Amino acid sequence: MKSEPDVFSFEDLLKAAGRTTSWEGVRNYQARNFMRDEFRVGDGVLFYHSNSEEAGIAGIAEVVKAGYPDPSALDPKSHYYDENAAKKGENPWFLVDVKATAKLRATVTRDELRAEKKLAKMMVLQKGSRLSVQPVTAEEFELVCKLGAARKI
DNA sequence: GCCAACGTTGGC
DNA sequence: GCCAACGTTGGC
Repeated sequence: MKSEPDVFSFEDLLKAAGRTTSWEGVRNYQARNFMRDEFRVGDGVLFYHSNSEEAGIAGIAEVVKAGYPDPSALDPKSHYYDENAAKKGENPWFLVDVKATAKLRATVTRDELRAEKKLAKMMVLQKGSRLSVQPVTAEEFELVCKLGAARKI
């Protein structure tokens, strides 16, 4: 899951109540489908910092609540308010709750990710890969944890 | 700041 | 339903 650290960083997640946050504001249908249909409680999450000097995997998290409607879409005060959804009275947007579960020695940068042949197919490394929520294989997840010397918290 | 890649919008 | 125009993302 991608986030711009200026907006919400892994450090912010560590500071959040229960080290948990609702992943609100995703307004892309493909990403929505993943959160609505694929996420299961207990799934591992690679927390990716995008648009940053140090782009890469900044920390490890876990799904603690599976897909449910994103309340920010219907909240006029929210930055993520969706006027169309509110007018129709139907909320098409979903989110999940994630909790920080492990720290890394340091951000595993894109260079480090690219240096691993086994990660060559990782979606986030593909050119033009803008999707903010992406599937990751168990093998990729474990390898990133290893590269970053993940420590449970 | 540039720009390629991609998603969305809207005229037709 | 096509596709040009536009907006956004995000690496570099």
